[in-house]
Amino acid sequence: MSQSARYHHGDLHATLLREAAVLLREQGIEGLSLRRLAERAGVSRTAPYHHFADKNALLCALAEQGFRKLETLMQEEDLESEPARGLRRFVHAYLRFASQDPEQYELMFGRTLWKTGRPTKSLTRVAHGCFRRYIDLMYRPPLASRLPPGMDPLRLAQASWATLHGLSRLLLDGIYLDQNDMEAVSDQAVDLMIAGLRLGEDVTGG
Amino acid sequence: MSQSARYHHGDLHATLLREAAVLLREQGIEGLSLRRLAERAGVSRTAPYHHFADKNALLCALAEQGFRKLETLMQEEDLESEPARGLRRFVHAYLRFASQDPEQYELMFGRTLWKTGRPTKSLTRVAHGCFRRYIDLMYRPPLASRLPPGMDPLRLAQASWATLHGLSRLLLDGIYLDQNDMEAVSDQAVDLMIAGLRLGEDVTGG
DNA sequence: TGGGTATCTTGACAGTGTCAAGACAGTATC
DNA sequence: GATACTGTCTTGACACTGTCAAGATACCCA
Repeated sequence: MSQSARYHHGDLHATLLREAAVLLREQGIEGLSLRRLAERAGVSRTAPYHHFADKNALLCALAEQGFRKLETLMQEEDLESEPARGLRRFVHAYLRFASQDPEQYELMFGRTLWKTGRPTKSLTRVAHGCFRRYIDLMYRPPLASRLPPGMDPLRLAQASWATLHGLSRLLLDGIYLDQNDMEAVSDQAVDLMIAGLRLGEDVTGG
Repeated sequence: MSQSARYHHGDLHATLLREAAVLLREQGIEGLSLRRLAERAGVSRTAPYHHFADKNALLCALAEQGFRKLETLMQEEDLESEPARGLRRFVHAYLRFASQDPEQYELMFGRTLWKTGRPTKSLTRVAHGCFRRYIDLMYRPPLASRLPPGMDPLRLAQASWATLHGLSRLLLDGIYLDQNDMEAVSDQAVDLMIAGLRLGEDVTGG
């Protein structure tokens, strides 16, 4: 029986996720319709419903993949040796992650899932795990011991993530920022943070 | 002739904008369909097309209203007397603006218009004017004269707006932040900014 | 009074997500 | 090996969307 004509696809679940990622990247969220996706997978309109409860569930699974990528990216980060330089490196890595697949970032952090849709428990868990890992960076040396007195690491994590997120959104949506500004602006943001945290003053211990 | 039965509405343009704002606030962008809007205005499905080129144009007009509100909000701000305290006040005002009508904020700064849609020239002008006004705060006293050497006011404006925007988005989309965190986190962000700009150290002149 | 124009209408089309009901195939049970 | 079961896939249908084309209505100005 030919590959395309057999009744049971065999690996539709994985195929859907894979093709959805391609479609997302190429056409954006708005261009990702279940019907187009099904057609691309060589299957009827409603076949996907046997593998995902609905479109929301499929998008959640897709976003989950993104968060896993982001998590490994954060695992690779090392602020220990040189906090100031490490911070700058991390910010650049984050923005690169967002720019390399803007539609994936939009899906991960956009309202489609978090506001309009219903985030899966599984997605919520992974997304929070990702943020948890970021918070840990604040609670661990070298940052923890250097924070100005009275500064709550959790609040710092939230505020600094907001900056990262805001930069990404303004850039990706093309409002007030474009790719040309990016390096200068992100450096500016990092400088502000470094200055605010007094990180630059005692890198070698003081 | 009764109000509801007359052929010509008489003030459909204004009515559409008004009702669209209500629908937007109550149902969100996803709930704002031209057909529902038309029904609400007591008019046929395609009547709005005689006043707005398409849905995109109507949404742009709606967003424009939002930017005008934001602009007047910024005009009221005064950083002159006490820059640190003024900054804090402005941040709170911005976040209040975003929280009071989340769907309007989403429309103003979301991808619906800037990425997926085609922002009107008029919208672009007003939106940029809004940002222009923000930049001016950085270029004028008291901030301009206090910025650390080598710090570009434009970059500072972009970076700090990104923080404001990021806080708003995380809050409104309900990811990593909720209303309870908001005051602490925004204060944290402001503290960071004040420390980074060395604003707190010479409020009374030094 | 007449014609032009702005406004509003109905009809239609392609597209969407999703439900219901039925067709098919592989798997476990007797 | 036949039978029942279950997971997978299909077609048909529905309500909803934005938008175009063509025709109806009412206002305004010559």
